[in-house]
Amino acid sequence: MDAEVSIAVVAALVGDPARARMLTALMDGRARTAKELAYGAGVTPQTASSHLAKLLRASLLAMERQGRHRYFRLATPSVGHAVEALMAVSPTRARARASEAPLDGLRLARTCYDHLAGRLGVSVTEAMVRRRVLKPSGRDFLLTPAGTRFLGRLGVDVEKIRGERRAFARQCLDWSERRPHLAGSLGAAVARQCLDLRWVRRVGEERTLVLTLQGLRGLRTWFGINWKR
Amino acid sequence: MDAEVSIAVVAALVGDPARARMLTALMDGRARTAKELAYGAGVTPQTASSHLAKLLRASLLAMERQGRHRYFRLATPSVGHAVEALMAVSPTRARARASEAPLDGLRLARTCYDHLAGRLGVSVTEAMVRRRVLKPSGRDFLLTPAGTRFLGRLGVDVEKIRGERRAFARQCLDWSERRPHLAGSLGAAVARQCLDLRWVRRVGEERTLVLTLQGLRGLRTWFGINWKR
DNA sequence: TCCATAGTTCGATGGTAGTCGATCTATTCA
DNA sequence: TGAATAGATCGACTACCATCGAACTATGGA
Repeated sequence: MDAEVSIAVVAALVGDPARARMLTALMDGRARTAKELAYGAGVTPQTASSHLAKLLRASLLAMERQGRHRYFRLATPSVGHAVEALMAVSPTRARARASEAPLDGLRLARTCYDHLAGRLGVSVTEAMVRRRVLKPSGRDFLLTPAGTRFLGRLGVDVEKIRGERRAFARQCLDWSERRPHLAGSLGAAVARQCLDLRWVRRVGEERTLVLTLQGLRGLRTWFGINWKR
Repeated sequence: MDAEVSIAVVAALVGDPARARMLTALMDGRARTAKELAYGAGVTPQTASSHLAKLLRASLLAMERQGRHRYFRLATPSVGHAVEALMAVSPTRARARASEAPLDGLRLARTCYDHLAGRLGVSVTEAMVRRRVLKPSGRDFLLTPAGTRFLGRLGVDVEKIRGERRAFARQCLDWSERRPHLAGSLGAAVARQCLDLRWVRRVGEERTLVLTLQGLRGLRTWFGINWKR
């Protein structure tokens, strides 16, 4: 098969409405289960299963098993770029939505669900690993005793959020950074604290975050991060 | 129709092998006739006509009538970007070809058929218009008397190339720049002279050109162009 | 005026792929 | 161990669409 046709194969995959909806649903970098994607795309789980298998086989999506769930996410950043480039040549509404949330803003700092993602999320997570606050462990993070004290000084009540029913400190893979960031109830608490401390501020209705001046200082003194741009 | 589905419409258009071949054939920015595209794509003219009509209706292509010919080209740079982004997620060979001829190189300076295109072609053309060497006129350029003398000093024998059978000084629209550059026998002669004067050099087998040091000086003294990068 | 050529339109045909119901497997939880 | 849920597989149905032959329109040249 020659090069021209191989782009047609990929385009044809994106060219089905149900698959296009699944791909755009995954554009925020979060992983989702097959059922979520099925209902989001407006098709039955059987149909979705067939679509997801095709997207997997073409390496547009990546999949991770977790119990009886299967989590799907965009396989590489270039998949996201391709979807965006298609949005740019689509009529009116797709273009409008794409320009509302410019990629660079999204990529630098955004929330993913309720925790920090994008470059900021990854930076903070990696700083916590470097400073022995977190330790990667399987698909989770372990919070060290020193880490518990550290977060306590920052104003995060670790004992309280341990009591919550949801996963405590999950690794969440980032579409744009290809590196994991902190999710779960701990991730949400850290994000909440960053907002409360006025380190970051939400812009618009979107998931985009901007770093404040206090945030710049806070990241340096607490995490040793010298944020640029 | 919502945004997700509208990207599917575009992707489905690119998702047909014949149409994908037509689009990639147009990636160099040149306009081509329906027949050229038909045979290039390996389908009959009837089939190609149907494909081209669809691509036109979706504004992926633009068309210009010229006598009994119809010239098709990519409608906007973003169409080219979308095709490239799809190449980037396509298996092996498409990716290899895309990286062989990086977009930036192509965009800065390249030949289109036999004349200068890309940013260089547009810059030189616009400089000639600014200096009253050329005057836009319909789909052609007119060469002024002063322009004839100017090109003569540069070493282009205008009278001789006026004798050639092909169009003399055509405006050729550039995909990447969205602005016209000089084509036709005069455009070819100017490009030949730039190569003879060692202002530009071909790199590889591709249409990419690099500007030499002499070229940098030549552009400044002859055309008042301060080329950057 | 006539012929050659570029391109489109129409209609028939055939293949492909999305869809869902029914059924099956795997995992979790009580 | 059994019930519930996530998901995959299979098969049948349907609808769409790429393709090409034939016929048509339009432009250019002799």
